[in-house]
Amino acid sequence: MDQIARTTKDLGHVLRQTRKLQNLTQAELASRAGIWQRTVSNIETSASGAKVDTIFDLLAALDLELHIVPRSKIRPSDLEDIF
Amino acid sequence: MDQIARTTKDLGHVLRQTRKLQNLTQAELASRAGIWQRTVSNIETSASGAKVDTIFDLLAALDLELHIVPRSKIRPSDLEDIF
DNA sequence: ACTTCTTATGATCTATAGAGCATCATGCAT
DNA sequence: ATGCATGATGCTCTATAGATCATAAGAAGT
Repeated sequence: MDQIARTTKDLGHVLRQTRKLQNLTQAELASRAGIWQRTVSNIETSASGAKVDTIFDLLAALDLELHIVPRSKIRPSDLEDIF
Repeated sequence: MDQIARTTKDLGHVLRQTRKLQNLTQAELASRAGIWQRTVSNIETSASGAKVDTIFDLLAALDLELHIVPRSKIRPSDLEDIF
């Protein structure tokens, strides 16, 4: 059940989805990540092109990591998870 | 042989490594990604906290994608690939 | 209806990434 | 030793992310 991201919009979706799975509010997550609720909202809605460092802060707070892999042929089971 | 990144420094390493595997120069990659060689250099050396959009441009140019996954217990075979 | 929780968003300020020009240092050929 | 390819980096300018204050909008419960 990998989450795949090829765009910032994908990333925003994945982050929001994961946050909700962990029952965190934006404010809680922001606090954990040392950033602002405003910023979490912006990133989840792709309202701004975030900085990579901020993304890594969020990933760490959600206990996630990035795997960089060759683009895959479509695996339907994965794509379901994005939308 | 996943490449794992938890920091911008990791990301820089992975991008450089992948670029070299594909026998591309920074200038070629930059051209493909629609950015500047200067920027590629900065990102590979973590000389600046890049923007996510720029990273996605580079990933696309290298035919890579991000998989967002729960942090794994250390798998030595993977870590070797990073350094 | 009112309170509460949550997310979105307005405004201003500062820091900095990337564009755009460049040059320089290095290493590797020949 | 010299010429080329490659990557690093100096500088200025502009755009914009994030910090920091805030409020507003919406849903959900009582």
